[in-house]
Amino acid sequence: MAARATRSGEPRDTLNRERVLSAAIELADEQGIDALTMRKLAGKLGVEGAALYYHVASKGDLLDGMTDLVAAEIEVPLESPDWKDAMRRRAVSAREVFARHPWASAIMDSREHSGPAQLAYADRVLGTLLAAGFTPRAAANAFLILDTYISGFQRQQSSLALPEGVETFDVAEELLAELPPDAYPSLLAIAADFAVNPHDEVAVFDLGLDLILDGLQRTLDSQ
Amino acid sequence: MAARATRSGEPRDTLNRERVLSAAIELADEQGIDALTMRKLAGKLGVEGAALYYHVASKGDLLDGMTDLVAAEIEVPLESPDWKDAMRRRAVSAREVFARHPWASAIMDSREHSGPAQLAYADRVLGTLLAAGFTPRAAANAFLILDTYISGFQRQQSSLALPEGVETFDVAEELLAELPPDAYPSLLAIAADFAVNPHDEVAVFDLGLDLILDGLQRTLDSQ
DNA sequence: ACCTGAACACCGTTCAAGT
DNA sequence: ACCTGAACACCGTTCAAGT
Repeated sequence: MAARATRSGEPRDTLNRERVLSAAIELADEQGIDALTMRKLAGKLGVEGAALYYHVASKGDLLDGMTDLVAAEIEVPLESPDWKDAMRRRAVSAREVFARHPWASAIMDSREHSGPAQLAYADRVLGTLLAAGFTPRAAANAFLILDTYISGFQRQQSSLALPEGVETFDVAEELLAELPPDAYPSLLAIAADFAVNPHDEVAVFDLGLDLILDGLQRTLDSQ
Repeated sequence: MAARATRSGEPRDTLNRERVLSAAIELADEQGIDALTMRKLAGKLGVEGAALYYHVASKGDLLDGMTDLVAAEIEVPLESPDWKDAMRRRAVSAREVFARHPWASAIMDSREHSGPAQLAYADRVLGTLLAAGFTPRAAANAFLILDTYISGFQRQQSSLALPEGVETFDVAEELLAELPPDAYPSLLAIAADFAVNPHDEVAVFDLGLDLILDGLQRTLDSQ
């Protein structure tokens, strides 16, 4: 039966797990994962801190729920004969999702419990690889390589993210100013190159992605 | 001049940054990173919590110092004409170091400030790649792919680590018991395979590593 | 069933005070 | 110069009590 609805537009009635998780994701997106405390989250929901424990077992449970909701946003390819295209599409989707939720990849890596969406995601990716002819072991390894690249790329992106384009150079310059000059010549050379031709992060991502996919193709052919 | 030494073997005299960092690494290695609090660390050093702030600016500074010490343990290859061998050797060294300090890869990823050892490490890796003929951009991307694979592999390893061999299967079975059977057929197939032939983690690591190195070789050739 | 109020043990950090 | 003692603001979590 329908819960009593208030006259106002917002459904001010009662809390539930879903609303708690959504609010937590919003808070982490807007203010960063460190700003996500049980008390602040409760405040955002117009409730006292202890009330959250009625809908969530612990902060760990909250984090697990959040990451599983984020995982559900990733477009998982249907099993398709063209495994490369399927992997590329899901990698691109994952990159976009992680760009919307910059805290998510680090939290996913730190937590060990996977929710249903994460399991379904892994299952479909692995299914595509198995169907393409990868052995179980090769499929698992391919999944690991692709996934670590995707989330590693995201973390690198968000750690360099201050203004828009040239941060790498700025950071390097800052460090070099404090230290013996030409202590890190190669680092400086790379930074200089990035400063001159500001890099398109999406293009760089695709470059590495294709490298990995081609590598996987070769191990599949020689299997 | 030499500080007054006590008669006992242990240098019980005065604290310094190095001793604080070493003790912190030991504590994290033995009891996990969550057990590393300023008060517990102080207790281990026979001192009050507030005393640590004389040798370390903050807990963040402590973490930065710890990761830089760990980075210093990674064997960086001298610039060599055989870039593949150099990369393989440093990857293997990094895997061994991260196996000794399971908390380190996650902390390195979460912190943005790099210490001198981390900068030197990056500089030498990038120098090797540049010397081998990689463009600055290609070298940076190669570094990213290799590094995310190494630390991602480590994190996957330590999150599955309970007893010794068959944990993946156990975890999967546990989850499948709570859920509709055959909801995750591919996941189950992989878990079954891992259970039947318990995998040699080092061999699996090398497999992915060679895949990546071969992929890098190809981008270098077609450059 | 759902939430409040108050408490507990524990954080990181600061600061006056000691030696 | 180095450390202690005590405090501050803030955590996650529990639990009796309210409605």
